[in-house]
Amino acid sequence: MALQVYNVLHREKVPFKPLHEGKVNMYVCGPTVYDHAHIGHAKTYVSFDVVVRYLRFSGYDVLYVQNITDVGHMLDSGEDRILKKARQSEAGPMQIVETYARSYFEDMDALGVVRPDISPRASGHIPEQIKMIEVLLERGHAYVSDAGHVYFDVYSWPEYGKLSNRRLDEQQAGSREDVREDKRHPEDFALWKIAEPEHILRWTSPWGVGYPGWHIECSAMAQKYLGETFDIHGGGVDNIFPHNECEIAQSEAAHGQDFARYWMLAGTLLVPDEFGIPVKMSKSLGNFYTIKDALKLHRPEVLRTFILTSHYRNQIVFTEDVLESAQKGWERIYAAVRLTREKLRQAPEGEAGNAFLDVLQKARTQFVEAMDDDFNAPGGLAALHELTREVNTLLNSDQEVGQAVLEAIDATYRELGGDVLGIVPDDDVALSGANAQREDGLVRLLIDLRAEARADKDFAKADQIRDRLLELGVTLEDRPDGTIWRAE
RNA sequence: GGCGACGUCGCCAAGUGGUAAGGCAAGGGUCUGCAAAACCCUCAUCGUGGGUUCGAUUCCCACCGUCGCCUCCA
Repeated sequence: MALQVYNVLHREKVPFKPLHEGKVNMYVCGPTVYDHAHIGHAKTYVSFDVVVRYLRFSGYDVLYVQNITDVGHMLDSGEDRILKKARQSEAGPMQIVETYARSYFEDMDALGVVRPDISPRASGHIPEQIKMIEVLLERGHAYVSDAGHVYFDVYSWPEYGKLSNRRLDEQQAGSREDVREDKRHPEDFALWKIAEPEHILRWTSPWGVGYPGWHIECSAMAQKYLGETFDIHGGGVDNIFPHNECEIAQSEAAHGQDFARYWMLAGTLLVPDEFGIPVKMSKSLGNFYTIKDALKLHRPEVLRTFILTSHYRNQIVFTEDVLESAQKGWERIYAAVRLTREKLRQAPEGEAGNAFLDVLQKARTQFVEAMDDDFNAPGGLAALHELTREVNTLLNSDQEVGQAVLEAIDATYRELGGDVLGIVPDDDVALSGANAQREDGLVRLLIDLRAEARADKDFAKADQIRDRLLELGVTLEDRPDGTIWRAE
């Protein structure tokens, strides 16, 4: 069965057929950079990272675009949050935005998230946004209000609401009093706002000095880099309305053709509140846990494993317990990988044990079937776990295992676990670098000394070596063919 | 109130119209000088009540519960 994708636009799983054979143009809504990214962001971007990785693994040529929102938007209070932050730190707004944009890339790099091919910034695409607003005005889908702001007229676009299933006549207008009552309809959304005097982030436009509305940047940048119609649009479900809905309306109204063909939205990451009730992790609620903090305690592969144990469309609740069980599960897979590589150091040449290649093929098939089913990463992970059981059985048996098979096992882990899921490191991090090599040599020296003690039945000394190494975070494992070590 | 998602073993979590993957935890074994690791065995009838069906956890309806969106948010 070929790749199936759940398309939020029609609420159904459908075969994936890109616009151009073999190529996939994809856009994912990026972060607003006014603070450090948290693990909620990690969930979304790791999820789409795996989507991109799997598409590439499947042979597609993917062009991946993800924006950086750095123009600032309005808070309830009417106070721009980037400006607020700038005032707190007495730094210029662009400096703030730069700081957090760098921080974001740093975090994503650390998580092993492959960088988008293009990371366009909203602030660098003001002309494109202005152009698009002009088109919308020309086509009668937008208007300039008495106060000089430009709004999209949602009633001019009958399909408004098709993604989020909202009908304008059913909206509870006025449930929240809008101060800016210069709109024709309360549901109309801003394309361009005239800046108040204290608003520092501002650009000149045909309608006066101001700044773009929140939604227009994605429409303008997606169009610029991916075309008027492209394949996949991703993001977090929490932005389905109004953001994604507005993107579709303004893009399709401006271009007269379909915007994104497949909409993929990732579920929200929740975190228990003080009463244990799960609530969304968000900057505004202040209940967030930054990626930087998480990485102080956990390896990036473990964070990714945690995220991938649940399907991307589902919500997940973040707790240390669940993270820990993800860690244990990941360790099991990684231990088998390390054992394979350890054996590879001195494997007999030849084809011994080649019957195992069937097992690898089976695992690969199981993995692909899961991932083809709307990127079912939990299923893919299960395939790796089942493979791991077989690998452990083989590698712990008396059976001779030749280099060819070991290399095939390693290659399978590298491809499925490494290239696609990003949870299997290329090389043991602990063994790279000059100091690490020396450490490896020192531990192996101690292992040799302990082996001599064991041969002499001097178990007191042997255990002393093992215990003291354990205190240093080094665990020894005695195997029939020798002792191996690992660091915490 | 409207829109959406979800409720599967102690915890996390896939999935299917014909009696349910995987991980963590737990219990029992094997291996080991002892450990560690690994392997083997054990461990669920799928929120509640109806309906459709030869048969439903899987389809439909109702109800209960949880979360997300309707305002800046990944």
